[in-house]
Amino acid sequence: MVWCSRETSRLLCPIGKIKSKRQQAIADREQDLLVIAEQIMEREGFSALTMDKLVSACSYSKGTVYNHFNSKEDLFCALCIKSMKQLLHLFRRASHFEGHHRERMLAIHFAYRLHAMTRPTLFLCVLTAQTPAVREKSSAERLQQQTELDQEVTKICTSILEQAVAAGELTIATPEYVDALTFASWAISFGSNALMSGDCDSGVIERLDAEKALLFNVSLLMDGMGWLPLSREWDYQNSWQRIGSELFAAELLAISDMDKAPISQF
Amino acid sequence: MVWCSRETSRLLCPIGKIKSKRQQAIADREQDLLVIAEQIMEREGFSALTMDKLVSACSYSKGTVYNHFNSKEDLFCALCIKSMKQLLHLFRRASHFEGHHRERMLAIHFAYRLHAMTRPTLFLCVLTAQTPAVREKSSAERLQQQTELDQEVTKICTSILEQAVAAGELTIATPEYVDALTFASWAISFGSNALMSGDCDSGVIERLDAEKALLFNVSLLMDGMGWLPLSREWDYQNSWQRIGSELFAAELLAISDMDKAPISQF
DNA sequence: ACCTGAACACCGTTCAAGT
DNA sequence: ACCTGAACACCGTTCAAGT
Repeated sequence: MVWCSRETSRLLCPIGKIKSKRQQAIADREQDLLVIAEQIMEREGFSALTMDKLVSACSYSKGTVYNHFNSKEDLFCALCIKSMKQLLHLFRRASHFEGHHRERMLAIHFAYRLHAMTRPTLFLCVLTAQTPAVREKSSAERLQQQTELDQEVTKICTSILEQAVAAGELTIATPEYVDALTFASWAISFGSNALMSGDCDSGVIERLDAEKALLFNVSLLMDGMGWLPLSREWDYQNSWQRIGSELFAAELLAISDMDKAPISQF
Repeated sequence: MVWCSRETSRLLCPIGKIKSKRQQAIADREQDLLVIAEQIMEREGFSALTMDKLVSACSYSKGTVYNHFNSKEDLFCALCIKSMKQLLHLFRRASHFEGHHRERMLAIHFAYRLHAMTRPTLFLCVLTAQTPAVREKSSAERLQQQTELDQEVTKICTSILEQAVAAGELTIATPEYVDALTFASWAISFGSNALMSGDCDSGVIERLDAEKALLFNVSLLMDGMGWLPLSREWDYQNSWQRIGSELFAAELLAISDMDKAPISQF
C-alpha cells in the first residue's frame, strides 16, 4: 500500500495487515482512546472534548495521546473512520437481505438511518470530519483511509446496482451510469440524514417521521431511476419493516430501550 | 417577534425592523466584521480564523467584537446566516424563471450549486454551522434566525410545488405531500453539494462534472415524483443552460474569471 | 449605554529528559 | 523505541475602568 508512507515518525501500525503483539497493543490502546473520547462527548457535549480532558480521563500521558493523534482534528478524523467502519459492517449485512435488489438497496438506506440513530455521536463525527477546519489539520494517512472507506461503501452500492441490471430490474444507458446512480443514492441518504439530525431534539414520534421521510425520499429516487418494481407496484413500507425485523432486530431493540430509559427515569 | 426577547444584554439590533441611525451603524459594523472574517478564512484557511486575528484585523476592540458575537461559534453561526440570506436572494430570482414549474424548481437547484461555487467559504460555513460543536455554543437568537431562514427557503420551494400542482404538472395524494416533496428536494441538493464540496481540489472539468451530477440527481428525483414533463420528454440539459444565461450570466462570468485568474498568474 | 484592553483560565502542542 | 509531563505559546472569554 503506497499511501502508507509515513513522513511523520508516528506509531507504526500498518492498516489492514497482520500486526505484531506490540502493534496490536497499540491499536487496542487507540480504540480505548476513541471510546473515552466518545464518552466525553456523550456526557458533556461535543465542545467539551478537549485533549486535556481526554488525557486525564485515560491512563496515558499527553505525549502518548499525541503519538496516536497529531492534532485534535486528527482525533475527530479517527472517530469518523471508526464510524464509517461500523457503517460498512452494517452495509455488508444489508447487502445480503433476502429479497429483490431494490429491497437490498433499501436495506442499505435502512442501515444508514439505523447507524445515525444508534450512534448519533459517531454519526455527527462524520459530519464534523467533512468540515474544512478538521480536514485541514487531519493527518494525510487518516484522510486517505477515509477515502478508502468511502470507496468500499461505494463498491457495495455499485455491486447491488450491477446485480439489479443483470436481473433486469434496472436499465442503464452506459456502464458509467452505475456510478452516477450510486452517487445519487448516497446523496439522498446523506442529505436526508444530515438535515434530519439537525433538529433531533424530540422523541419517538420524530423518529418514526424521520424513517418515513427517508423511505419516501429513497422511493422517489428509485422510482426516478425506473428501478422495478416501482413503489406503486410493491409495498416498500412492508419491506422496510421486514428489513428491520429480519436484519436488525437486536439493534432496534436497543433503540427502544434507549427511548424508554429517559422516560422511566424522569 | 416573540423570539427576540434578549436575556443577554447584547447590542440592540431588531431583525427585519426599521433601525435607528445608531442601530444601523452597529449593523454595518457587524457586516464589516463578517467580511473580514471571511477574508481571513479565504487567505489562511478555516482553522486560521481566531478571535484574536479578527480583532487585530479590524479597527475595534476585543470587547466590541464580543458584543456582536458571544463566542467564536456564534461568529460561525452569523456567517452561516449571511450565507443563507444570499442563498435566499438567489432563490427568489430563480423562482421567477420564465418556463414551466419544473424548470423553475430546477432553477432553484441551479442557484444552490451556483452559491456553493461562487462563495465556497460561506457555503462551508453553513456546513460547519450544522456541526454540534457550533450549535451548542451559538446564541439562541441566531439559531432562531437560522430556522426562520430555513422556513423562508422552504416556503419558496413549497410555493413552486403548489403552483405545479395547480398547473397539472404534478399530482399529489394529500396536501401534506408538498412538505415531503420539498424536504426531498432539499435533501438531494444538500446531499449532492455537500458530498461534492468534500473533494473540490481540482479545476474546471471537475466543476462541469459536478453540475452534471447535480442535474442528473435532481432529474431522477423529479421523475420519481412524476413531475411533468419527465426528463425523457424534455431537454433539461438545455433548460439548465438557459437558466444560467438568462438568470445568472453575471455570476457565471465571475466564476470563469476566477478560474482564469490563477492560471494567468502562475 | 457602549467601548477598551489588560488579565485570566484553559487549551493545543512540543520536546528534553527518562526508561 | 517509546513514554512522560513540565513548559510554552496562543486562544477564548471576561470585566473593571473609562468615555
